[in-house]
Amino acid sequence: MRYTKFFIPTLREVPSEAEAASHKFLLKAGYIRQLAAGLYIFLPLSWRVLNRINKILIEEMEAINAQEITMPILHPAEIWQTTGRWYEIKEEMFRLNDRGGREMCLGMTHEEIMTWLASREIRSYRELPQIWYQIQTKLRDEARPKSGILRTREFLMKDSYSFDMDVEGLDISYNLHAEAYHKIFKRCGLRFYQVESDPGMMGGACAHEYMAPSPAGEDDIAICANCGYIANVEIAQSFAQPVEYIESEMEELFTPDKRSIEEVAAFLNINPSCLIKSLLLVSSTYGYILALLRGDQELHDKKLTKIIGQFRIASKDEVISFLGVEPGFIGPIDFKGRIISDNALNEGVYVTGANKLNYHIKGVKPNINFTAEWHDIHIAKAGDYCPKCKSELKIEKAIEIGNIFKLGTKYSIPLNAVYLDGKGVEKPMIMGSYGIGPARIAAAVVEQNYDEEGIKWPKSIAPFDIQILPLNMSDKQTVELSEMLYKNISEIYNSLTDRNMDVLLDDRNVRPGVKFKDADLIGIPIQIIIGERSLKNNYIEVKKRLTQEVFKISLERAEASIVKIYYETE
RNA sequence: CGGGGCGUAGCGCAGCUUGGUUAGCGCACCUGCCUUGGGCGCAGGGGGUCGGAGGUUCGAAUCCUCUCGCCCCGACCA
Repeated sequence: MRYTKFFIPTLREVPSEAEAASHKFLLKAGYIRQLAAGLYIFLPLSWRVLNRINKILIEEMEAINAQEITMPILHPAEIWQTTGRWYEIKEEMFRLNDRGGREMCLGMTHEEIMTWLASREIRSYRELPQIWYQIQTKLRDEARPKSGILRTREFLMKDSYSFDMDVEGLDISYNLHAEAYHKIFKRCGLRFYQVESDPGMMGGACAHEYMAPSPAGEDDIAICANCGYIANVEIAQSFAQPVEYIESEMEELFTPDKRSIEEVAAFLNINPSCLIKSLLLVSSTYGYILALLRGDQELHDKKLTKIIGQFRIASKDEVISFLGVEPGFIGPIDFKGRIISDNALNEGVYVTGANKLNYHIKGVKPNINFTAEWHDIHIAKAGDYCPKCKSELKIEKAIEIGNIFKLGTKYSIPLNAVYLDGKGVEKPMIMGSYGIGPARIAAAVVEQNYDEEGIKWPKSIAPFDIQILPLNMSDKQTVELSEMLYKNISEIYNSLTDRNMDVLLDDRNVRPGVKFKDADLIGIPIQIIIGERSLKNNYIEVKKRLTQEVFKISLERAEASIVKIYYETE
């Protein structure tokens, strides 16, 4: 491809709204443009990247006998009503009416529609298992689109769905996907983890996410370097580090106006971990509940929801009316109701609110001075101990680039996706669903591979393999050599890749500095620099964008040298 | 949805507090000359309903009201 025939609108300055590195560079290097919040135009360069990613997706999906299909984006409401998600999902779903007033929605995912198809078309165990997938647009009215193409309202997704006879079959389909996903992310040049995750609204028993570590990520993952335990903080278990506690008899302490953990700890000159954090909650099923955490811990809402169901923090007035004291001085002693306490408090001696204005109590011993139900209800944090091997956990930010869910019968039962087994017994299909966002992969790759000059694509998904930079378009020898290399390298067939090299020839009549800057910005893995200075000495230069290494290669057999350097590149 | 910030040329910004000729600067863009190893140089030029609507005023980019949009933090995230 000739640069002058290809649309690459690079910018000198980045629009001020861009914050994340991938957002900045993809805008600056002319890959994307924003239409509105969470809506992006993919320009020729980024479309090439996406197509390369999609090609990898297709190859790896076909390798596990998944079959590509495509489904409508516009869905009738009835199917979503049948599974209940029409009602469970709130503003995230784009809804509309057709001309006849029929309720419709735009597809945010395709469990319903895929299951609808399976329910109509699959009759017998002889037709199972099936894995169907598509690469297709999803629409979600995100509360807060952000970070360029990392979180958008309309995005491409490779989503696949497996239908099996039984859970053993599901395990096989699930594991096939896990293996395929590992290969996909590896081929795309990503550093990633597979982590345990919360099945959430997808339902089902088991789920994993694929996480690309990056400061731009929205998720926190807990990692144990010792035993390999790794989980999204949304579900990560952990043990709080044990701390020293001060043995003492129970005694009221005057703590005037000291309400928060920090204030009390500072006032008493003790560590926050010596305090009990007491939170009065209101649960629709259990009424008032007291949740206890160690002073250095935070409540994990989802963990507690699993134990007591939906709840909310009691208001100040509710605290006063139920306990007769303001928040800031409440504690578990003589509490009339259910007490859920984090495991960290199971032993030790603590300071806690005295249920009396301006007083705390020291010397409080759990299981002696109060009783509680013991659970892990805290947010895992760096330094906590691994739930499996008790080594220290670290916390890393990461971008979710894919996920896999065991759905079981969550969709097949309501939508009546059943088959007859070998004995003629009707059974629900056992399902799984599996998603990957190609644009997220691209963005995550950029987040993991850039420097101050621009993007550094791995060659597997770069928009081009090689960029040729003739530095002076007025110099005859420069132009002739560039044209020759452009033609020859483009056509070199290599059985290792079953495709020709994609070469971008920067044939613009601009100064060398512009070409260098744009080339580094765009981030094609190999640059071939052709300038008069080196031609005088019978060589040209080949630069690897990843490492910025420059190789001087002889004009003799230059193509072979270039191809060799290309294959040695990541 | 809560909190914060920002809307002036394609991009980056100044001007607004304290209203007053024709709204400015840099980059980009167009023309010509020049130059060719890290976003050259010189000269000339085009491009703006100052996000929108209403109001105050002799006069509004500037003050007031409403509204739309975008970004960031949080909540949410199938």
